[in-house]
Formats: sequence, structure tokens, C-alpha cells
Amino acid sequence: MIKIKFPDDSVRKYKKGITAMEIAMDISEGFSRNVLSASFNENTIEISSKLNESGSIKFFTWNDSEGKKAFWHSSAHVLAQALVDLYPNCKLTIGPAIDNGFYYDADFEGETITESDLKSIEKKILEFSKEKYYFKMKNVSKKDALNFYKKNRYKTELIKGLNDGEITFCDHANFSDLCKGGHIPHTGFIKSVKLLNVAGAYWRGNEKNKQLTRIYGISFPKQKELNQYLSLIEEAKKRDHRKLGKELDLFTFSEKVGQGLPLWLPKGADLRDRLELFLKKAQIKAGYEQVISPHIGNKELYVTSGHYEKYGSDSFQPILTPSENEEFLLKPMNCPHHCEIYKSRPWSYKDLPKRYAEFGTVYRYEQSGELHGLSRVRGFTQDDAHIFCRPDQLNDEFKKVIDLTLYVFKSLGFEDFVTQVSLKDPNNPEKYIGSEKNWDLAQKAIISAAEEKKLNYITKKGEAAFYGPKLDFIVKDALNREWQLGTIQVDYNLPERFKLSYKGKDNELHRPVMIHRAPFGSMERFVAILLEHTSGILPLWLTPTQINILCVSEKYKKYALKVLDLLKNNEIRALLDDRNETIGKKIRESELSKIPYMIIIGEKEAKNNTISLRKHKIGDLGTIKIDELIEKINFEVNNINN
RNA sequence: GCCGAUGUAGCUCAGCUGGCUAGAGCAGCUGAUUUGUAAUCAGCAGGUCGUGGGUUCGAGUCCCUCCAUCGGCUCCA
Repeated sequence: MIKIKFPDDSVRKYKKGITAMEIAMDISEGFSRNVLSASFNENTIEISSKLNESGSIKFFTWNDSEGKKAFWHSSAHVLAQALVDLYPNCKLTIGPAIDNGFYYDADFEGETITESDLKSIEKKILEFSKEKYYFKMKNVSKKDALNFYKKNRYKTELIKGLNDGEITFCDHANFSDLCKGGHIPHTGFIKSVKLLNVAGAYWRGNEKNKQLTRIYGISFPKQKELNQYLSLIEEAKKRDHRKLGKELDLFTFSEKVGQGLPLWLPKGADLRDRLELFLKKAQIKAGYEQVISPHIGNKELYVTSGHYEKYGSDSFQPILTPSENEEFLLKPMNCPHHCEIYKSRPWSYKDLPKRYAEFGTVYRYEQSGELHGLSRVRGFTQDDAHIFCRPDQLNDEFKKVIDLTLYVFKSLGFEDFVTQVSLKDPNNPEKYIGSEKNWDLAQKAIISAAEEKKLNYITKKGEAAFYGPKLDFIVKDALNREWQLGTIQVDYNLPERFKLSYKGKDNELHRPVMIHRAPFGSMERFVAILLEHTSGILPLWLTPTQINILCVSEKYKKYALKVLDLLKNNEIRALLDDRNETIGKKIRESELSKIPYMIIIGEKEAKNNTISLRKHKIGDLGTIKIDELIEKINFEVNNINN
């Protein structure tokens, strides 16, 4: 037993209106690892601990991510308690805290849990949490643990993976669960709970295993915080690119055309063209050459590249068989085509690097459950390029691609992205092609380039492509889901498979190294994330319509047409709204359609050869001359980061 | 592909436990109005209720099939 008296400054801190809840949260890390039980009174905590007197207790609060983790982990225990109470036959598996809330996976042995059941489970949780059950950790021998779970093969499997002596359980009320710790002191702090959804989830994340029922939930120390969280989600849903795409007339889908096959409407096509042009310009500056390859390719192409074997014939769409010996497939990637373009003639070491770029449309049979608006589709256009270079050029080329990608992200206002070095999974060598040596070279190349560019990257094993490691640029959508946008990959394997070569200084043939890269990733996904990040309020240089001309009445149409003409002649994208509607209505509609500028034309403008300018979401900017307007717009467009 | 939910007019939605010719707002069309910084008024038109079966005297409503969408899982060249 240790008694901890809060240090003076803490006492002061706690006296500033911080709740007992937060004091309790402060010691819950101690709870998790070493503390067996605790009681509080005034500014002293009495702790029964595995630590000796010199042991230290780490303090944290609800505002720390660790505090939230402990809170949600504890909530998951109460969810499990409720499940066992309501469904005595269900088999618990695991129930961790996640970034926003918690879940528990359980096998309900054939019984179906639907969303309508969540209400009663929620009620049960609150019923239990009202009781202030203390969480108590205890050590359990492997034998006893196995005995406790003798009817639960999932827990048994988990326990078998643990060593005797490191197995702990957490008890609260009459409920006991295998647990490595990390709790708040008691259930009473859980004042509000919302079970968000049920989902299927495979045991241990493996598709071949049994699918369990996963229940997602979130909980808070106050009802108010739950309400705030739920309204935040509602707000985020308004930024969903699928909703914005419809509202802004950018793209659509048709059941007849087929799922996952987007149809770009005129405004969306305009937006996409402009993005392509932007990148094309940057690429030409960086020494890329545009190439064009067809939408189909001979099967042999993908057999050579290894894609056919890796993904299986089911993933490829055969399209026509003009002769018995040839089979054509829809193109799922551009790399093999670009390899053949490289092979169209012999190269000298002096010619390299060759940088072939193409906005290449590819088709992949994605699982139906995986399709998601424009973010995950079956037909999409990659802003692809393949750089063929000498090994001594690799580092420099890779860094240049990093620069280009960062330039693209910065220009479009993406500051909140994660860079990830995706390496091979050393435990699953059969997932990859190529020699150990080449993988080693490729992985080292990426890491050193990322280091030299001082990227604050994370490393993930097992996320590499089957032919090479990647540097991925990952951005979150409105609901915090992560999407890979930009990607840069080093590949020693395809050059070998396609027998690519160049003549070296030594008059011998050498193998080039290949960099695959796509700064946007795909036009579809990039537009999706761009919409979610901007809430559909696109930068002036990119937006399909820059100016909406609104006539106060039809009387001024003639002058308005003159203004429209002038703007068009200056390459400003403008529309004229000359409908017989009130000016108030036209302004409202223009605001809702997120057009950056409106100009209002009435009697005084027509008379004085001026326009009244109004900015989206800001309001009236006053009356100016047309020349001034053109100058202003051009200035803003040329300063791309505005 | 798997688990769960949803599918009513171009869009957003109402339609309770099955019961008279399926409703509203916006958009559209027609007419009036000619408007000064976020919705002028009136009228008209618009739906085989996702599809195909079934139960029933009777189905938008209940059951099954399929399709699509949404939230997850798995996958993501």
C-alpha cells in the first residue's frame, strides 16, 4: 500500500474547478500497469500497488489521448459486460479503444445483432455504469485463464499466445475479462454512451477466419460532449464529396453504366482538366515527356510484368479475342505500356533519365463493398509517370519527385498529410517478386531520399507494392478516414522482367531503375479529397465558374453581355444569370453554388460603365471599373496559393 | 466478396401498427411582376413507391430473390 499525497501544485491545479473525474483519470495509467486498487479522499490517494515505495505513477487527464484511451477501453469492458448480460451465449474476443471510441468483437453464434438492438445494449451499459464498479487488475496463471475460457476458442487462442506470468484479467462488478490494463478507476465516470453501428469483422483480421460481429461505440464523461461529437459528425457529412459532387454538378453515377464507373459532368470535367493542366505544366518544367498508351493490352504484357500472376485472372477483364492466340485485357496499370515505350529504341547512359508521363485511365475490378464515391472506383485516371534512370541517378530523381509532390500538395492547400514509407512484410516473402538484393536497394533508396528531404515519415511494413517499396502521401477525408493520394515507388523488378537496358560508358548493357509516381494518385480520388477539404469552395484558379454576373433586371442584359464578353476575352470564366428573378434570389443561388465572385449589374453600373462586386461568403465589395476587376482576378489566379 | 442498414417525383424528405384516386418543399413549365446584395406571387405538370416473385379481399407498408447505395470488415497494382 502506498499513499500518494498530491504535490502542492497539483492540489492548486485540482482546486481550480477540475472535477473528481479528472483527478481519477490522472492516476489511471498507474492503474493499468501496477495498481491493484485505489481509493480517493481529499488530496490523498491510497493505492495498493505492485510497485514499491519508490515506484512512480504517471499522471494524465481526459484531455490526453492516453486518458481518452483508458476511458474508451474501460467503456469497451462495460459493453462486453452488457453483451454477456443480454446474450449469455455470445463469445467475447477483443475490444480495444480506437481513435474515436471503442469497439468489441464477439461471436454471437448465429444470432443476428442489428442496429435496433443497439438501443437496449446502450441502456444496459448506462445501467451498469451508474453503479460505480471499480476496475481491478489481477494476475492469473495460464492454467486458470485457459480454464476460465474453456468454452471460448478465441480467448483460448489469445491466451495460448501469452506467457505464464504475464496474463492479467480485469474485474469489475461480476464481470471478468482478459485484459492488459489501462483503465479509469470505475464505471461511474461513463455518463453518456452511443453505440454507433454494427459491422462484420473477421477474427484476427483474416478473411479466411470466421466473421464476428463488431459493435462500435463512443462514450464521454458528459452528455454534452456526446452531443457535440454527434453534431460534429453531422457537420462533416455536409463536406462529403458525394454530396458536394451532386450539389455542384461535378459528377454522377448510373446503375446502367455500372457501379464504380463515374460520369464526369461538364463542370467536373472542367475542374479535372484544369488540375491536369496544372500538373502537366509542372511536369514539363521538370523534364517529363507526355506519352499516350491504349486502354487495353495484350495479356502477355501483364504476364511479363507479374501483375497477372499476382492478382489472378479474375481481377482482369478480358475484352476481345481477335485471334485464337491473342487475349486482350483492360489496362489495370500503365507501367508495362511505358516499359514497352522505353524499349522502342536503344538508349545510351547519356539519354537517361527518361521521364514518361501519361494521364492514363485504368480499370480494376474492385470488390463491390469497397467502392466509395470517387475515392474508390473501378475506372479511374492516374496522373502516372515512370522514370527510367541509371542507379547513380536514382537518389536525385527520387528527391525531385518528392519536391514535385510537395509542390502539388502545397499548391492545393494540403498541409495536413502523412508521409509513409511502405516496406515489404519480411514474414510474407511470397507476396513479393524480385531478389532480396533488389528489395534492399529499393528500400534503402526510399528511406535515404525521405531522410534527406527531412520528411517526417512513418514506416509501415507489409504495405509495399508487390514489385517494390513506396513512399505514400496520405490525407484524411471529412470523416477522418485515411486515403493514399500521392505515391512514389522504386522498382528494380519490372526493368528486369521487361529486360530494359541502356548502353553504359563501358560499352556494356546495363539495367535502368524505374520510379513509378503519381502525385495526385488518381484524378478521381484527388478531386474527392479536395472537395472534402475545401467543402466545395474551390480556389479561384481551379473553380469551374469564377464569376457569376447577375442582372438586377432584364433591362440591363445588353450591358451585362458586354461585360461577359470582356471577361471571356480575358480568359475569365464567367456566367450570366439574366433570368427574370429577383436579385436576392440570384445572389442566394450563387452563394449556394459556391461561385467565388458575383458581379451585380443594374442601372447605375450600366450608366457608369462599372460593376458592383460581391465575394462569396463575404458580401458586397463595392463598385469598381471592369479593368480593375480583370486585374484583380488575374492577380488572384496567378498567385495560385490564394 | 462478407456483416448490418437503406432505396417513395430531377433533388431533399413525409406516408403510424397493410385499407379510399401516394403527399410537401425546392427544381421544371406557364402567366403576372422588372426587381439593388441570401428565396416575388399564382397556376400547371411530374411518381408502374429500386427490380422480379410471393402472402393477402387488399401491399409503398409484410416475406423472399436480385440490383444499387450507406456504415464497417477484407482488399487496394
